Formats: sequence, structure tokens, C-alpha cells
Amino acid sequence: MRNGPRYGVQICDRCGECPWRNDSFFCQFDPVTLKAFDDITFVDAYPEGALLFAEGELPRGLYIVCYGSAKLTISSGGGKKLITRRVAAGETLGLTNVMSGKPYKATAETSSPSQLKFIKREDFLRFSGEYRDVSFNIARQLIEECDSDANQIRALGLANSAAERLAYLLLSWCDESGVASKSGMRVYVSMTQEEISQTIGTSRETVSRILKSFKDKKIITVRRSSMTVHRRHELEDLILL
Amino acid sequence: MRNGPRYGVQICDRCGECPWRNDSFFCQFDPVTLKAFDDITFVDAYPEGALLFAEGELPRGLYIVCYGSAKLTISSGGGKKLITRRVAAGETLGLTNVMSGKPYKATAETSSPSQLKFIKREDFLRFSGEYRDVSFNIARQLIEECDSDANQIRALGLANSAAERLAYLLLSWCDESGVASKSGMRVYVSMTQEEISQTIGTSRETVSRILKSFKDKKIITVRRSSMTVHRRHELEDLILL
DNA sequence: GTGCGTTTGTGACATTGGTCACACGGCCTT
DNA sequence: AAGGCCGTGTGACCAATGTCACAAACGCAC
Repeated sequence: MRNGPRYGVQICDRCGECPWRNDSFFCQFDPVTLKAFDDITFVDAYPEGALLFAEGELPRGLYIVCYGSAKLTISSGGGKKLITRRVAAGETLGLTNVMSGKPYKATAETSSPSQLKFIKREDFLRFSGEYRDVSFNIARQLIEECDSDANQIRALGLANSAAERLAYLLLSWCDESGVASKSGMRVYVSMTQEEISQTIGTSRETVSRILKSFKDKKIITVRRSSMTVHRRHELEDLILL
Repeated sequence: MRNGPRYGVQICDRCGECPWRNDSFFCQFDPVTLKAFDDITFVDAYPEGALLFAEGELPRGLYIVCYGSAKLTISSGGGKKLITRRVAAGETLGLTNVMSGKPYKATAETSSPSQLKFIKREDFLRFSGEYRDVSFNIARQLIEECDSDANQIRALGLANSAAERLAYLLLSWCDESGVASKSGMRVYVSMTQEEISQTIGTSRETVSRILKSFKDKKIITVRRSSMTVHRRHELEDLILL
């Protein structure tokens, strides 16, 4: 830690000393690789909502989320917007484009105050050729991206209704971050209904109405920003995916 | 060529002698790699509609299309079916699953009489670690898959109508395989309306109606299995993607 | 040609869900 | 307390499209 906090984030520019280091992808280099890695990266902190790159731009380099989170969105000429992925600490932003050199197909912005590492494209390409565990981690992340894309294609293409997609989203929250309580599974909801609608590809009003119908059927209860799923199986029954 | 034709396909089991070898991915190994590669692969011919693997199965090995074509589909409990990808000669089937060991998320079947190579998973994993150009080609193919998935997410999630998705599909046909003629761009249509509907995630009837509306507006004409796009820009105007 | 299976065309109808319009409530700042 | 902003709840309305039910056209085998 060299600097004071910025946007509430304590900056740390050497992976070896990183207090948030976890078991995902790019945190997992061995000490030698990590040292070389640190030498070619730039660290910076960003406030919530900072634009990292935009659809159509050419990739200048690779971002890695050290702390915080980001989201990728795509948008249509008609103003419609879809959130295609949420990126957590330890994951990369725009890896495929850095590898291929093709323009970004999505826009990336932080969704909370975050610290990111940045590596210039040419440095990263050279680096990835020199170290074995780097190419391995690249492949891992690429596979992970394919996997998550496949899930989204399934949800968008196969669901018969917005209710089905929403039920699917709620269940994924339960599985990823749900806490068992006596009356069901409690999850912290960090998205507004607007964001939820952009995640499942529907309108904000529809999300509001469907959530109401879930509440009416006593499937869920909502208090402040936490939601409790009482009858998981009723959500599962909705889903034919 | 060792064997007589099967399902109308002339079998060839050594890449070095392959008459269909092209410039995509796995055809591009250098001679040394190619030789080692031939030693661990099995070649076979399949009729149209042959099932190669199904959703939920564990990957036994990697398929590579030498000749012919295949498609990947996903389907819901409700009987709905979506074609997620068409796989042409030189491309692989199920690479991500072979790499990760996770169950297939899609079903693969040939969409014309085809010759495929098969490599057992453990052989492929060993092979991919030993030869440099193999890992390179794997990364290339993974990136290609992410790219195609991203396009599909955009088409499914951002389009406002079935007409928009269909227009998008027709334009992609023009770009990929269109032949300029005096009255417009001519493309050979190899899909039935049923398959088209499964590609763009709508019903067969809707495809029929939208095509009719395009014909009525003189945007396209259809004769037998070839279609001519007369007014490309009118299709483009439909698309807000 | 004849016949059969597949593919395509079309009408009628019900439902979903997008859009517009506006009210309400919470929270923050002044 | 007042005002404003943001997120949410809700009614009314309508266009898009899924579904069912046939009919017509096409392609292929005999």
C-alpha cells in the first residue's frame, strides 16, 4: 500500500502484497510470473460508474479487477440496453478483444468503487507468450466466458416469458450468494429493478409486476435491499429451461 | 483415401492427404504436429442428422469437422429448441467442454453427410500441452466461439422484433455467401423455415409471415432454394441492433 | 403420372409484455 | 419543512407473436 484511499479504495500496486488476492484466474500466477507481471502493469482506482472502454473501440490493453466489480453492457440503436456480464475481483475485462485485436462488442464500466490493473496490449501479448501459467490462465478465463455466454444464450433464447427469466435470475442469486435462514434463502439485492430488467431483457415495469406477483404468491418477501426466497421449488417449477 | 464412399463421403484419414484442407484452425498445424496429430485421431463418416453428443453428457473427446457441417442446438423442457451455432469444415465441436471437463450444454448433430475426426479427451489434453501451435489454435477457436456467442446474445437480447432478427440473419447470409447479381445479392438458402425460426428464436409461422412481408415489399424474391436480396438497405433500416 | 411426407401459407384468437402516464415513498440537501 | 431526485407501483392500451387448425404447394419415390 503506497497511497491513501481514493474513491474509498485503498490502492495496492503489487500483487504480492495484495490483501484481496483470491483464487480466481489472474491472481493465481506463481511468484516468478507475478513479479514479472507487476513490472508491466499499472494500477488505478475508479469511482462507481467509471467508463473503462466502449463498444466499437479498439482494445488498448487488458483490465483486471483487483477489488470491486464491473459490468459489461451492449446497447442497440433503439436505446435498449442489455447487461451481458458482471465481472468480479480477479477476473478480466475484454480478454478476447485484447487477444484478437478486434473492436470491443460491449461497454465496460465499474459498478462499484474499484481498483483495476491495466496492461498494455503489446506487453500482455508478449507476456502471454513467455510464461506458461499465463496461457493456461488465459484459456481458463476464455472457457469461463464461453460458459457464461452459453448460459445467457439459453436464458434469452429458450425462456418463454419474462417471469421465467426472472425466476432463473433469482435462483442464480440464491445459488451464488444465498444465506439460509429459517424462512428460506436470503439474498442481498444489489441491483435496481431497472438493472434487473436490463439483465433479463425486459422492461422495468414488467420486473415490478412480476416481483409483485411473486410477493402475492408468498414465494418471496422483500425488505429493504434483501430478499428472502421462501419457496424455491415454485420458482423452479416456473422454469422450463 | 483408403475406403470407398460412405453416405456419399469419401473417407480420408490423414490430414496430410486431405483434399478439403482449408485455412481454418485445426487444418493449420505444421507438418510435424500434423503427423503426431494423425496418430491419435480416428476418422469416420456420418449421414445427415447423426447425433454426435447430447446436452448433459460428459465430453469423451473432441470432434473436428473435415468435410460437411454440423449444428449445435439447445432445448428447453417445454420442447422449444434453439440452434446456437453452425459448424463448418475445419472447426471443432465441443472444444470448451473437452478442455474444462464439464458436461456439454448443447447437442451436436451433423447437418449434412460429413467426415469427422475424433480425438480422445486425454490424448487431446496431452497433445495440446506438447505442441505450441496447438495451444495457439485452441485459443483462436475459443476466441472465435466467444465472438459468435456475443453476436448471438446481441441478436437475441437486443432485437425488438422477430423481423429485426430475421433481417439480421438474411444480411449475415449475404455477407458470408452472397453472390452479386444484376438485381441484387443472391444467396443459397440451406435452412427450412423451421430451422430459421429455431435460429432466431421465434415460431415457424412468424418466419413465414415475415418472409411474405419482405416479398410483398419487393425487398426479396425467393425461387426454389435461392433467395435474392434486392434492397439491402431496407433490411438494414429495420435493424437497430 | 400417382401418392405420400415434408415444407410453406394463412386465418382466428388469446396472451404477453412494451409503452405512456402518473402517483407514491424514501432519502438527501438546503 | 420544503423541494427534488430516484426508485418503485399500477392502470390503460395496443402491437407483436405464439398457438391451433387447415390448406396448398413442393419434392421424391415408385
